[in-house]
Amino acid sequence: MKIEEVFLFDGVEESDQARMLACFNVQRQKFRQGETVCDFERAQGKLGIIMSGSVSLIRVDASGNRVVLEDLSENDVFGEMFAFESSFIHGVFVECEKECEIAFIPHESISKRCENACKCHTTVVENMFRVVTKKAKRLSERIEVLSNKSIREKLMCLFSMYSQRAGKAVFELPFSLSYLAEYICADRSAMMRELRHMSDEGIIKNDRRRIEMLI
Amino acid sequence: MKIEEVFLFDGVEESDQARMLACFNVQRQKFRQGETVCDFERAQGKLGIIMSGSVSLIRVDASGNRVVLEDLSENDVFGEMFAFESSFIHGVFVECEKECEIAFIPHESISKRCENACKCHTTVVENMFRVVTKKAKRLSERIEVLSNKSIREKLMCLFSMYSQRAGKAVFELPFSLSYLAEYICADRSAMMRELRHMSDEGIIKNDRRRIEMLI
DNA sequence: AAAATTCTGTTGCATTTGCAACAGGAGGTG
DNA sequence: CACCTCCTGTTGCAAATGCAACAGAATTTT
Repeated sequence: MKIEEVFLFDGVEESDQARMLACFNVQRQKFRQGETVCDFERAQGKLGIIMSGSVSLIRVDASGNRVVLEDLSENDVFGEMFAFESSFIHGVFVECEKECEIAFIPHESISKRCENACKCHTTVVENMFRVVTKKAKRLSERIEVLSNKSIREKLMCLFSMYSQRAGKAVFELPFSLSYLAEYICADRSAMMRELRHMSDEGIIKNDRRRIEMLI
Repeated sequence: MKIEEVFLFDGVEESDQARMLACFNVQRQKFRQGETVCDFERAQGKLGIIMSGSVSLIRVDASGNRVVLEDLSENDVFGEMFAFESSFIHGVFVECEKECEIAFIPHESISKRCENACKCHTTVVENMFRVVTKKAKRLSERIEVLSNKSIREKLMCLFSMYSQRAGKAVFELPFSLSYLAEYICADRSAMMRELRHMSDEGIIKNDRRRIEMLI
């Protein structure tokens, strides 16, 4: 696989690749569905970039429930750099969702200035900046949804977002209702009940993943 | 005020400052407590960097409740770049918390490559990268807390984080209990009740902001 | 086609949570 | 001191939520 297929290395001349590999010490690895890509309790300051496929950042809470903290796909990043102090993380790990290839990079490679002062370093940092900005945006959105107290408010917040993006009142959820419940951190059956009530009250219409906002 | 006092311009030679100002089109403005720093419904693709003081990113929900989405202080950033599509944002704005000075920068200044190819652009992007990474980290932490369903679990998640950071079982919350309730997006009285129950059950000891974890 | 798995939908019940309202304490200010 | 404001703490009650358990539909796998 050529290195420039990775968004992170977008704009880096092919002739610089060898040096890049040395500079950044990139390691690539493939995973199959269900495999653990990275266990935060062990990961030694590495940063992972998803080159293909998708992964989930999972937390297993005290009661043994799995909670999806983040859903990551192509060009997304994960790593301690963007999470708790490594000493704290407990029960958080990255799991392969769809067969994927991950590029691991020691985070000093990016955070430190390059001793060789290679110009490609600049390009990579610019790309990383975009990637992290996108991540921050996604996280902000989710916090805005979660900051609502009731299930109904969470749903309305998320739905108006989707509706806005679709440019119309009707839209299709990009994932299952089960996953929706996970995303808003609510019990699935409680959410289903609330969806029904909202339908009964004429606030929305819904048939499975197809949602229509009526107000 | 000298431009290099802003972290964002850390490492930029003084001689380059004039060019920087032209390149980035930075505008500085001061605000007093309670003033609206930025209304997202109007802000035209600007990015704000907090040079001093602190601000809150507030959302006013349908019921008129104020919710703090983010608490930002020196060197933190805000802006549409890190939030919803500007067309969606409704009832979200930035309010001055402690007398502050904000640097506004059109976001193209950073996301686009500099036509003048000034080397300081590189430095600024590197700095921005660090700032955004810190932001992503903070957001991730909060999502991890909010991803718990019950108030008790949210508190335990947050408390073990603080305890871990303090390196001991006893620690002092960095903010008021009222604010704590806001942070975990729970009703204050419900949270107080839960704190009491946790004390009764011998899980924690607490006296106002002083918390001790007993398990 | 049959089997297995995941998704969608429902219900009863106990528990948790939010809401409204009140009250004392701490700290600041004139 | 008197006044004000914010913080902490409490309670009753209604409503929302989680939990457990079940069942049919849809989808995927064998």
